[in-house]
Amino acid sequence: MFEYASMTRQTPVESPTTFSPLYRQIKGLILQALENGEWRPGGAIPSEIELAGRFNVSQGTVRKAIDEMAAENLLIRRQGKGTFVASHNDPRAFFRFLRLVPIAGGIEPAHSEPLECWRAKAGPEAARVLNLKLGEPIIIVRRLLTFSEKPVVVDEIYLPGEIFSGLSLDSLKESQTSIYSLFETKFGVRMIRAEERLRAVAADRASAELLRVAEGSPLLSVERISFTYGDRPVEWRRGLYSTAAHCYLNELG
Amino acid sequence: MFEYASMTRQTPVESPTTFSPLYRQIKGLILQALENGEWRPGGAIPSEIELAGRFNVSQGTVRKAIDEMAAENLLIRRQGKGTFVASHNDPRAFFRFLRLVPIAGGIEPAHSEPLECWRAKAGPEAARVLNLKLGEPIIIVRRLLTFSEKPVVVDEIYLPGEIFSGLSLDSLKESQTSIYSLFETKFGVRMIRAEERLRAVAADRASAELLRVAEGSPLLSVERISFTYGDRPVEWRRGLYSTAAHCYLNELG
DNA sequence: GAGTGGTCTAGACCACTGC
DNA sequence: CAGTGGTCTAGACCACTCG
Repeated sequence: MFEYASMTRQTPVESPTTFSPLYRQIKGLILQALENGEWRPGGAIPSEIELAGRFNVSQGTVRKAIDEMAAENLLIRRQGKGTFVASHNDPRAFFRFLRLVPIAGGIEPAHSEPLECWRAKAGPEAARVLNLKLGEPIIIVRRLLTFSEKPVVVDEIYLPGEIFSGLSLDSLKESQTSIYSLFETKFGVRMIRAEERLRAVAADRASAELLRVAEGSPLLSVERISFTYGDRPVEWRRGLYSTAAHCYLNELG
Repeated sequence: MFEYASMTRQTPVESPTTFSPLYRQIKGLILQALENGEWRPGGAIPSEIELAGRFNVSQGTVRKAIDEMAAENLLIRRQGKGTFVASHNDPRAFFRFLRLVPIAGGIEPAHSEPLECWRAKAGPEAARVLNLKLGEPIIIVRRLLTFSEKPVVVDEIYLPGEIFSGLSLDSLKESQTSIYSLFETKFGVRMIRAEERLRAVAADRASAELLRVAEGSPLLSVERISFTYGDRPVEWRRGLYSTAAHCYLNELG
């Protein structure tokens, strides 16, 4: 930018420490371009030198901004090729949110089977979590996940009806890719991060049947809230995991 | 270093891509100094300029090495003060490994009560996990964790007897700090990272009594393997979490 | 070979801490 | 005030990809 000081110097009395370095401001501008869909997921963004010219800063400053965004899985750097908008269509992103692994043995063929998809109105809990008004339209999807043909997870996914209005059971069944790929490609919604809350619960009758376990047997309940750009919640999901042959793996850094 | 090329250029035929940048080599040297206990946990390491002189590189290269180690929670930077060896005595590290949060309400007073501590010989599973030989001495600790006086977690912790030979129930009871602080201070073992495997199980009789839940009710089983420098496993732990009023919170980046 | 990201350096200056 | 980490710049060169 033209004047470093003018962007960083603060009124000395009111705000004691609101200092924001230049590279973070650049990061904000890139983020904004990303949110505005200026570059499509999976596509390349301009080179560091181009961006440096566009923002009137040095390449090093752009680099630091991109570094942070790459660390947050918003961008992907590929040496010699360029920097790309992260996408759930990228095979490397497929398992970013699914922490389930077999207790013994290696990789298993996973399959997701959509069971139901229906419209409803947001109740108090869904409205709170998804930041909607009470009674606003939502869409609910019910799925069964299998590994090696064995049922392991039953899912219910709550989505804001406004954003995902065209979603149907057929479109889910036709989709060959992951559900987040579908959301990204068909609805322009990219999940950035999520929080999961885990508890142990007893299997209800319907879930027990689907998962082929005894009613009342312990299941892992996983509630997930997913966020898109700007920390907007756009998905609320509850899964019941049968942990007889699988477990939820978490790395603590 | 004196010659960049000499450290990075590889034999052109045998190893096609074993390129290691200078800052990573510096990182290795700093890591080695850490492992050797050259600087004590919580203490300051030399300034960037000093390290740059010591390793004959520019400050920027040292900075990049430290940046990575700070991102891995090995070092902590404090502007104006210096860079410090991360320590479990630091209050900010207390909740780094415990992901349990109350479902409703805010912070609660946590308390850890050691119940038992005894010696044993490593069985096949403990030996495998802790990388010991069969029959080598191990120490087992049993604890009860309470929040607001309510029991929430029962723990069993398996430790290599060699390393933790002086550990006793009394020393655990006397310790006012977290157990990882104790390990670090009394035994010189710093936990760097851990992996946890979660499953849902039915409460056995003993655990049910301690947690004051019905026998057979669902509990969250959390198995943790903790690693110290060099990815050496030094702790194996199994906890049973009562998730009636608490849940395991996980952020998916 | 041209273009991209990746590394390394040197130097200037800013923000924060503590004496 | 001196010393620390934090930011920004400019320039050189390396590693990788692709046409």
